[in-house]
Amino acid sequence: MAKNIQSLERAAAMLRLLAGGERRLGLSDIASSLGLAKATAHGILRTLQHEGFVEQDPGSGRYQLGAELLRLGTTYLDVHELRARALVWTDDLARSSGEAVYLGVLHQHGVLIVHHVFRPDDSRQVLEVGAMQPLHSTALGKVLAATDPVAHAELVDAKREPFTARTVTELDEIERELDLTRSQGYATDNEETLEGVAAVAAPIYDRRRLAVGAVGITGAVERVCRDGELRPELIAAVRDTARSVSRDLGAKPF
Amino acid sequence: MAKNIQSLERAAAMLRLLAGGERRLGLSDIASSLGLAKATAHGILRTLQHEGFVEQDPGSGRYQLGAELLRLGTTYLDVHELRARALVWTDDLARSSGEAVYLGVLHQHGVLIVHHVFRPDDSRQVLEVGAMQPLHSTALGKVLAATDPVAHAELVDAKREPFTARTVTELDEIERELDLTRSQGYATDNEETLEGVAAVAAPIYDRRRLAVGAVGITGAVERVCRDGELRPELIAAVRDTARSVSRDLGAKPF
DNA sequence: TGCCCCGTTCGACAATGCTAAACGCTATCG
DNA sequence: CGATAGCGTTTAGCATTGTCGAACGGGGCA
Repeated sequence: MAKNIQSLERAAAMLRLLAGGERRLGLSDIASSLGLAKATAHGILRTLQHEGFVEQDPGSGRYQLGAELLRLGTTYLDVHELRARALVWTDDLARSSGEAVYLGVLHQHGVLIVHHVFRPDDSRQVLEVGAMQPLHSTALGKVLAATDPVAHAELVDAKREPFTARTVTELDEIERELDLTRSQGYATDNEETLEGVAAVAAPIYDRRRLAVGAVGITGAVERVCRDGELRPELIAAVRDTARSVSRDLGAKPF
Repeated sequence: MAKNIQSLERAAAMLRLLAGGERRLGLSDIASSLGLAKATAHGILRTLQHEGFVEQDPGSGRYQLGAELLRLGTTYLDVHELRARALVWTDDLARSSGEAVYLGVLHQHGVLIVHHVFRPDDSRQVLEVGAMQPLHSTALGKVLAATDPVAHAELVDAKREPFTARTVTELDEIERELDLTRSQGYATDNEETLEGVAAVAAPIYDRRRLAVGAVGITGAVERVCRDGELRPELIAAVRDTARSVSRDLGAKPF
């Protein structure tokens, strides 16, 4: 195993610590949380602050994440090829289905939302781009776990928290559902993550036939389900969208 | 001057380089652009990749920004106090003015958009959160340059690119406009950044009476102007919003 | 006014990350 | 089809660089 640069790993750990703790953190907290000397933590934080990755509250001296992260994160979206190719198709899907559309990719232990089209009504909705979803209970997550070996390994290792009474946490039961997902080409989330909310998702493949992401729609069960099952026309629409994006990425449809 | 950590500065420079170059960059390009040995650049990139800040295209071996930046950048928004306080007021402003609302803070050499409310019609609009605006030609930028000494210094040092025939680039002329901004408490952008687009913005102060950001609206000149000047009722609405947010932040209004 | 805790600075050591050169690989071209 | 050029990657050794422990200064609480 090749060795990584220590100061960078520590800086990354600090950013993740600051992202996790809800409020601003003091230097002493950060240093002790990471097991570092205060002076060491201070040197890293000073550099991160100078580069804009961290900001310091002038009054309390506490640290929080910096604006440069927002700028770079947005740039990441601009460069993202999958997202660029999916933009037009997801708009169509939102219009035809009448529900919110999500586009997600595997990131670390979950699904990172890289695109989100609001449900086309005038209700107030919050943009969820940049948020994470769990692998074991969401439609996007199951699709990725079923089609991407790395995602599958992450799902097996994860702790699989139960969110509702319907959340499946047993590994063998999940594996059976992933087999079903693979055979039918899509996955559902029937109130397994949020009460009253259901979802469908399908995988997106690149030119090497590897799964690179998933698209899906999410909505209130009263709208997207009938007789306790996802409405077939919505499933078809999601799968069509996934196929269209895959084709745009160069995947051969044979 | 205290010394910063070299490897971190280099890593930050790489991220900024990757954010600037439109396409993915190869290791050799990165190393030569920063004047580093290939092995040095490789070590930093390997660590950044392991931490999720950069990704490597398996086919070409080229590098691009990573998903962790999106996740952290979104978290930055969640923690942002100014943005949280402004959310409800900007919604009202968009509704009452009928135009798109922007909330910006000073970041490096420009204005970073931290919140963006779409114009309340059904037209297609792209979210500009995370984008940067210049200080010298935009309403948000002028407000910040007029009220924040750091922003003013940045404006003086910047190169002040002309975007339209109306863009003011002469420093003394800008200074006169900043004086006007300070005396009247708001700034405008009358087709100085984009042809056919005008804007108004006003400063937001914190409890120490320091400018921490700016709110404003932007729209087609045909809608937001009358007789070549910004409509007074829109200026009033923007200033009311800025005052409301300032009061929420603890600024005394006297 | 006293104390305590926090963020910051200092100086010395050695571990750490940097440099230069060589490796294996793929794609290109004669 | 074999040679070449360019790529990303690995290796080894040196000295630069980041780390550490301790001491400093200042703000807030009692």
